[in-house]
Amino acid sequence: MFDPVCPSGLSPIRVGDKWAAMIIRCLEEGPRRFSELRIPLRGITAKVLTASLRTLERDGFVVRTVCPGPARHVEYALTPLGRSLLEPMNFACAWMEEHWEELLDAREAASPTG
Amino acid sequence: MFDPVCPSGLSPIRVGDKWAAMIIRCLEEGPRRFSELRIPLRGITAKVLTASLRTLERDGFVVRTVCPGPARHVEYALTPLGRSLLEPMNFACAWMEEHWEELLDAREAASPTG
DNA sequence: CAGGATCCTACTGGATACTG
DNA sequence: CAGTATCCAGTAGGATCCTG
Repeated sequence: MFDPVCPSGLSPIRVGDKWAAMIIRCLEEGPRRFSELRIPLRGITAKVLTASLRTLERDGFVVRTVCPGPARHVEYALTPLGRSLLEPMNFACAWMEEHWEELLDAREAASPTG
Repeated sequence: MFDPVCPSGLSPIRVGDKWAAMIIRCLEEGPRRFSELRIPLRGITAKVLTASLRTLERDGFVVRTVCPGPARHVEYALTPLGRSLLEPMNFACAWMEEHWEELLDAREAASPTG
């Protein structure tokens, strides 16, 4: 899913914006800091990550906690509502695992170059 | 779902493009013609419906059948692969029914105007 | 009837540079 | 460290008009 080669990119099922599902997966095991999130999400810019996190926060899927101090940092964590999204996400993944070959075949048959 | 007031518009889970899920619902009971599809999909323009149907066709979710004759018409029907999408769609609907109030509450709490 | 052609707007996502 | 500010390209979606 985090690999650019991963076929999850062709899934017709999307949760939130481009990065939302991956962010939720990153938070599945526990809270993560802003800069920690940027590592698995290779290539995401600070602005885009911020925007996606703000949307997740607005919808009540994620909570943002500022930890002040000399080395200030911010933690993001899933709320129960955000965690509940894992169910439809897993269901979508199961559908994808079962059908991605048919999907690829259909696209190849539809493309003129093969 | 087809009503502009329906809260399905705020679901974070999307299947295909803006109209894909509604088109699939329209085809659930059997084949439908182009102009038949335009009725429940209030306001959709011919170009946009065509584009969405072409994508569904390319991915193998829908088949297009031209019925020639004096009164030419075209029928669209779900393939087994397209029909299999109803499962994750129903799952997403179930999630939405269970959580849309929490979602609304979160958005209201996040909006400055209430 | 079932589109295709053209034009247009708004939004999404990203590159780059800067800041408390 | 965790963003914000600006600028920018690509795309999705739509309005309108035309056609085999």
